[in-house]
Amino acid sequence: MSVTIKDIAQICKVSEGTVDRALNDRPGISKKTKEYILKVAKELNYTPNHLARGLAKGRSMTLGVILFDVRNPYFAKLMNAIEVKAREIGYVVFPIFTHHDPQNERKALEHFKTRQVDGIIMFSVQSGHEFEKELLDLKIPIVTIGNRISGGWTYVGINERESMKDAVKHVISQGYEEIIYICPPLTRRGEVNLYTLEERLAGCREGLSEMGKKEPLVIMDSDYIKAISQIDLESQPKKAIVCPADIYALEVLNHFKKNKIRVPEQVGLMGFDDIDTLKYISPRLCSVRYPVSEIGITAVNRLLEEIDGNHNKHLNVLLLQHQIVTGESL
Amino acid sequence: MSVTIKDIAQICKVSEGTVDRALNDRPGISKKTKEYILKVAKELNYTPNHLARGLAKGRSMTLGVILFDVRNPYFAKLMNAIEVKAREIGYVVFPIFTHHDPQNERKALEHFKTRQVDGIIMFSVQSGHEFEKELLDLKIPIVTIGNRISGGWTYVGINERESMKDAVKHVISQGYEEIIYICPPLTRRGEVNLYTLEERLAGCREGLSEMGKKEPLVIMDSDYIKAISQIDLESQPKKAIVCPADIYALEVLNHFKKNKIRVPEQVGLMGFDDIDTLKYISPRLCSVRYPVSEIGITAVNRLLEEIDGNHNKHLNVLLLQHQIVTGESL
DNA sequence: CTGAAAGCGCTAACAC
DNA sequence: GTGTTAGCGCTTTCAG
Repeated sequence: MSVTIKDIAQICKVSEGTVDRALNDRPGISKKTKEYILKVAKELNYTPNHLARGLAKGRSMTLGVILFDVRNPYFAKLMNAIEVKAREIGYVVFPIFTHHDPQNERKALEHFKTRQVDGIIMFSVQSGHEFEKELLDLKIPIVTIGNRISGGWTYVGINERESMKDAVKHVISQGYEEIIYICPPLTRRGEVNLYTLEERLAGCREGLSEMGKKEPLVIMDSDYIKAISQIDLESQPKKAIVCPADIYALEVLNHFKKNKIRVPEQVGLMGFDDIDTLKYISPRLCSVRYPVSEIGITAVNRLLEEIDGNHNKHLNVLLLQHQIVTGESL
Repeated sequence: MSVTIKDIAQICKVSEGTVDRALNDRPGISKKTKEYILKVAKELNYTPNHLARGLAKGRSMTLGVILFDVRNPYFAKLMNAIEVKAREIGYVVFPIFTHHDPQNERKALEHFKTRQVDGIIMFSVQSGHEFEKELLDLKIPIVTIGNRISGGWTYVGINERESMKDAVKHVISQGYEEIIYICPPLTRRGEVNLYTLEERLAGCREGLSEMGKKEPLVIMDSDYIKAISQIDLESQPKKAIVCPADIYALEVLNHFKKNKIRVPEQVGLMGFDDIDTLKYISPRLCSVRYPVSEIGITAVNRLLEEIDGNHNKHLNVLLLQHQIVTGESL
């Protein structure tokens, strides 16, 4: 077995309490005995047992993280920022990837409960009253990112609606008159949490309305490529395709390339997220950039404040700035 | 506080031991009391405390995972596979991203030790005797992936040397006579674990030698783009650039696009890893594909066998198949 | 089949 | 300053 506090206590002929005081430099111990204990501890290659400590203190120094899928570069960036920041302040993270499955999310929360995590950062799949009750029952501080749940939980992100509104206005300012909006997940309305996507769609509508343009054509088919190919994109007035995520825009772009449809000459294209991959792709996609890593870091910082109970309860929506990235696709 | 076994015991008027028997369906309990206890437990919304259980059983049901950086799509895929597989069998993972920093790796191992992880999957930054001694001192089963350490630890991956040899032979078979090999991390020789990259380079050399071609020109500058731009790529004989990672090849491709150097007409290009991103990029990069997710899954499975002590000690190198992906860049 | 009690390694409150 | 002791919640062994 590993060497424990008790072992050290025996060797140093002091009590476990004294060893504890030395190891965690708590007051009430003479410099001499402290140094001696530390020396012996080092010699024995002592390492504390975090399970025992967590049990005794009621704090596991662990954060749960719920995300959709790290293979999505956006989530990878978030995951990286969260892990690095958390570790910087002595925490370690348990990530669980739900892959958009509510069942996975439920199990993840249960895992976190039994594992005694001190807090949770969650990009949630679910929403609704029942879900909120579940979350409350956990009695664990939760910070939400991306998909908002309700005013009951802190939300860190961007102003989704405004950012898409700005994006659409930018598209219009480039001379486009009609917008085709692609968002397949919307077919799961009522089934999963679509806060982010609904907000973006609303922003698109608002932007168009404010610019005096007609409603967007919204495509929610999972096979949106097929849906697009049935539209006469070159008919007047000038059309642009707007996607609330770069990954859809890239699929569309691939389709266009394959069919020799030139962007932006024949049709405009706008993405969202400004994922790092874009730098390798031409034409450079217009997109919306926002500080993903900062969202992760902010979420961790806020979660810690909530764990320690010293947070501002009235300020629980933390929004960061977005920015339109002009490219060659409009 | 949360409801505990003790609470249930009091309410059911039985001992804690009996409750434990019911909850973990251990033998030696009557059907009746068991059902009663389970009913009460459900009513009270009891959730076990994993810290306490881990402490008592000496098993945390947790795996440590050490990777370079999830923002690299290759690691993201690996991370995803590991997390999903681990959870499937009741484990949860602690990932730590080293960003190629030995210091981070050292701290990660310490974290894992104090956190009592049952096993570790590691893509290591370090190597050497001293490091091996450190690993042995941990007394925790470790499975290595990517960068091999030594015969002392299980290695899951591909035959790095053969795969690059095959890649190079493919390049030559396409009519190229000279190879420019790009591998910036090699400048850190002696400082970090470069097993994978050294093997690939050796494979490149072997392949060329077997095909009767001359040695490759190896570029290790961190600013390899500048180095390339100083080479006359179009001089005879026909040249191809080979990269042991797609991410370098993409940077090179970007440079070529910017400078109107056509691939493959003016120069050939070959990558490695076949990252998902490639599907969006033209020309389609030739690359080497291997089952990344399977590597993760295999590593988890093997690690579990090692934890349970029922593994084949004589078979500790697990190699999966690679495959050349032909594209438009040669 | 059930209960009692010791122990996992560490913390914290209270004596001395 | 230092020692003692009672937990934290769960498992496990030994009686009965």
